Amino acid sequence: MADGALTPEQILDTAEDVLRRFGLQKTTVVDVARALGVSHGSIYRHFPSKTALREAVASRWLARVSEPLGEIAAETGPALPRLRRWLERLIRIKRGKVLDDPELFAVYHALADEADAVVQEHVGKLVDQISRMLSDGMVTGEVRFSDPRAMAWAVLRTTMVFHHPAHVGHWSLPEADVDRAFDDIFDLITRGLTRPEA
Amino acid sequence: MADGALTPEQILDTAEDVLRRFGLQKTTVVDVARALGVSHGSIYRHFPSKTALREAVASRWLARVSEPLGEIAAETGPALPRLRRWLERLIRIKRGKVLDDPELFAVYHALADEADAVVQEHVGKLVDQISRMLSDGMVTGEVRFSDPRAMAWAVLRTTMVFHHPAHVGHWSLPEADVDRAFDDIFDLITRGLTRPEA
DNA sequence: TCACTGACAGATATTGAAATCTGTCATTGC
DNA sequence: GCAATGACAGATTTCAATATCTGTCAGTGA
Repeated sequence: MADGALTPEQILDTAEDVLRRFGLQKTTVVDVARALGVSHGSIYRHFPSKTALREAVASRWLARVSEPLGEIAAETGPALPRLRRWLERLIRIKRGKVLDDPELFAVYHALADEADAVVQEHVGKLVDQISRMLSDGMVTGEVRFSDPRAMAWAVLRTTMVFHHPAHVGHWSLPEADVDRAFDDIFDLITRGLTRPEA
Repeated sequence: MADGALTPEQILDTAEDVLRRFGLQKTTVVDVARALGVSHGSIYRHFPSKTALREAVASRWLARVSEPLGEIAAETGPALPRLRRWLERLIRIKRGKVLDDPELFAVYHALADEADAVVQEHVGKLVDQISRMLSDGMVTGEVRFSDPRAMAWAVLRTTMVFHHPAHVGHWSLPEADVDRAFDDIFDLITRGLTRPEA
């Protein structure tokens, strides 16, 4: 191969390239090795199986979603506007990926479908982030309820249609329609979050 | 064939049987005709294409969901408890179908996936029903907002995870967990619906 | 020493010829 | 007259032979 030692990062970069060009169905370990100019045996030195390699690709892709969101969650200041920006960012990232390259998005979606544990972990991080913002809001009295983690799940689930890949068909409606639907739902849950529990 | 003239209803009944036994992939128009004891040409006398036949099967299946719900929506009395019973019934119907016969459910889910227009119409009916309950609630002052139809969409979307087939994996969690998640979300949106708009 | 190679066995995917299916329509027979 | 038939053309699916892939490991050379 070209330069020094083969690294997992190099393999992941190349695997993404090959997936982009060939699609999920057609991409083989041999293809990735060929693109790297090494034998396919070398790849098994860094990843125990093709499945593990795919999971690593999925995991890195999901990290690119959760990391910028983590920055918003960690900000200070009013919790609800922060939550709104967080959700809008999440939706914008997903929507951007889909509109930019629908086929590549389909590849990552299929990849995520196979790698349940990886997705669970990702969703766990998102719930943590929402939970943090809601807890901040409880401290300042912006929001009122007993269990921030349960409410974090509720926020993620009520907005599912805007960020879960199963509803990707919904995201290519005219942007104004999607924005209005999101406004309605965000207002609804905001009113719910700020009203005292029964 | 056995009795008098061949009717669309007979064809649909038989098509369901054959789908149940062979699955969506393996079911052909010839199979359905064979099960009815007629030539496949006869089926084309009642349905213009295999796609149209599939859509009719899907449509009838969805009607079995929306009809019992329509009865609840048409009741009188407090709107929010009615909405809650309506949603619980929707969830129970879907959950029941999945747990009862997961493979058959998968067949119908795949059918619905192909028949977009049929699903759109079905969802339209559900939104109408929710909208009716919310409008009733506006009259009595139970709920407060400007646009019942927009709120009906919001109610359906926020509860998506409990009734959209894409999230079927979520429904086979322990019933208590699903119920708690639903309670959280229903309480959240109820508080939102009953609080005056900003 | 140790990252890398390449040949191998068993599993999976591809391919193209043959079988079956979809949709049409002239014909049948009640 | 009219619901039903069955043969047909073109499209799609199946099947079995062939090729490729996954994962392993003893061997190579830096």
